[in-house]
Amino acid sequence: MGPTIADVARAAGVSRSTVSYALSGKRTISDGTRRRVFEAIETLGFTANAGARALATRRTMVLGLLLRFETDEFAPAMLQYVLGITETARVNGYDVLLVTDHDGPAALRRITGSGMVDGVVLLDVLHHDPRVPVLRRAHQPGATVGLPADTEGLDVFDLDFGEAARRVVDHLTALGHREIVLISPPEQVFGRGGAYGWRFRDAAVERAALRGIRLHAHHGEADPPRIPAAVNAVLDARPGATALIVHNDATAATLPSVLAARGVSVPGDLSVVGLYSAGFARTFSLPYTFAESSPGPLGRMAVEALVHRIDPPAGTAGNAYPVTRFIAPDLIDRGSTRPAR
Amino acid sequence: MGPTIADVARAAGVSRSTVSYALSGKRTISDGTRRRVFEAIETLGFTANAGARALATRRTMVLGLLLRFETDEFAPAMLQYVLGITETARVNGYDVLLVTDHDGPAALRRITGSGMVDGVVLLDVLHHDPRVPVLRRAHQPGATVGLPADTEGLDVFDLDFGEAARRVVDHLTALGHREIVLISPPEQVFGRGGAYGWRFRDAAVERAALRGIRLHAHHGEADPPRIPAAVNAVLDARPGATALIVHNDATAATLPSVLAARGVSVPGDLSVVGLYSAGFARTFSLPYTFAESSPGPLGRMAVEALVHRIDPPAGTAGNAYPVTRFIAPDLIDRGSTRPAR
DNA sequence: CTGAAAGCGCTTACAG
DNA sequence: CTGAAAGCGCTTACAG
Repeated sequence: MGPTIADVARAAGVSRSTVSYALSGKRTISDGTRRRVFEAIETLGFTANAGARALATRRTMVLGLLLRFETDEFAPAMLQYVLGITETARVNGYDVLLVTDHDGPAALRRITGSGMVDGVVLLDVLHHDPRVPVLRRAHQPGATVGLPADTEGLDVFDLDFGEAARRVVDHLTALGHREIVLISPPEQVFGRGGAYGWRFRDAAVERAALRGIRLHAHHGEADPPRIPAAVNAVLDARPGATALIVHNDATAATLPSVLAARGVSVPGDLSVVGLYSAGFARTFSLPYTFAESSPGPLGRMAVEALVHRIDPPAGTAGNAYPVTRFIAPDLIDRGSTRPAR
Repeated sequence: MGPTIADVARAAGVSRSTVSYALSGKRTISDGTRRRVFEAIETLGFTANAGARALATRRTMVLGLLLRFETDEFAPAMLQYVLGITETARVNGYDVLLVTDHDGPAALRRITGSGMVDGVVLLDVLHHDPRVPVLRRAHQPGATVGLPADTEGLDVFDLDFGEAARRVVDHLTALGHREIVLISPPEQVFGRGGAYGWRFRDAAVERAALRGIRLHAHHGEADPPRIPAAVNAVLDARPGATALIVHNDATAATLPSVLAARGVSVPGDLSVVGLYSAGFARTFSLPYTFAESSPGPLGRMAVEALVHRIDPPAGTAGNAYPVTRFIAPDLIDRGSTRPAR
């Protein structure tokens, strides 16, 4: 299609290898030669063919990004991760192949087996995620955002959901709240193996027990139209609760209007704490105090780990042990909690 | 890394070309040979190397998808397009390279010049979009979602924003409304060349004039925290208005809570019509009658046009003229409008 | 400082 | 029905 390295070499009056080395800088070139090469590149509009380069170098400079769009998950929350990942990839010279196939394991086999990518980021990882064993057997390194049961061979990054729960419960306990409602992710998410759901819930329950307070955990609804009724049912069932923790994106998104319709003022009648990202809060104009879920930093860390595995920096052991790293969530105070009456 | 076609050939006791033809089905293979080949493929876990195949066939089976994430645009609305595009791409055998670079023209030059992609979809196209001339000069076909000033050489798909405006205005006029407020995209979007903004607004203004009714067009705010005050200011300034048209994703997203806080009931005090997608309405629990912006179909059409350009179906002229196609929006009645008092 | 040539792993005319 | 070989466009030891 376009000009090849041979065209450039001819135009510059040098060999193809000289053009290649001028491009890569892997050996010294005289100033005059370099100038002629780059002039030829410029006038011809040459860009090296990616397939040929990949074949020769065994590097595609592409990262795979695997997403799942379950209908009971809340898509806008995923966007924050995607942006952090594509941006970090570019900064490191990588493009991103976006894969949203319903059959994740097959898609993963396809892009790794064919060598389309130099590494893979798995998003929204389940406790027993069928993509994980496939990724482990692949010839490319893999990083996940989300904690699988077996982290063998993967670099794993996730929010410390247990710590998030403890901080949120402690924050409310310190304010004197003795009865708290928690709205967790939908039951289907737990059933499927969305471990972040029970990691947060179980830690919250345990902490509440330790503090001697009552914590009622309920699943939220997945389908937006059903959320208002579900929230109302939960609050009706727990009339003594003075605080609400929302670990459920879809519920958080619609909570302001549900509470307004119910005539509940925050924090006057109810203290509210969420768990989501600042970007999410901005998108949905959520006015609540929240534990920051840090999608940007998590995506960034996953990509950087991948990049280091693909190309270990000089002086680093290329075969360093896999890493599992948790981010401790910040609690961002927006004033939606106050001392219990 | 993994096994090559030579390994398969050796294991099956045939030549490499036979393996290749067994894979592509481009010539007849005896049953026995075919079986041995596929057994070898299976036991070795062979997948053809994408770079080598691309080099030989000049086809990568990858489509580029170019997004812009301006801070004054509302990211969740973009997701609907992305999903329609990746899904349609997969159905047609293509993967998607997601490109979110701030420097769109450079990114486009990079992925087309290097032959990483067989075609490109441009999203969120501006009136004078700097990516368009780059795409026109590329060796790969391009399709856009969104209408540029110059469509030369591109397949273009967009909502018929003029028709959308006319339908919405006529709907309200028929109900007896004589004074209407329109909230358009932010001023920055107009300034940058977001033609969908003025295409809708100008058609609405024209139609209102034709019908002899008053229509006040205002720009919405881009920054979510500023939206409530902006909406209140507009409604304060137009006390006689009985209907509101919202062509602004960020404003639509937060409108229910703003109107609730203002004590305005819909449609009792105010008739409201939006312009967005059903998926967007679901995500934000928007209860309003709306003109469907059809991101799924538009993304699908763009990909299908691209696929046909890349591989013209047998019996089709491969050099068919470029297409510019508008989708007429459906008006989905959610009961948020009623006869003017 | 530079060039000639092998090799990366496929596909596809060409031959039989 | 099948094989030997050229070619796709790069990179990189090997030589000088």
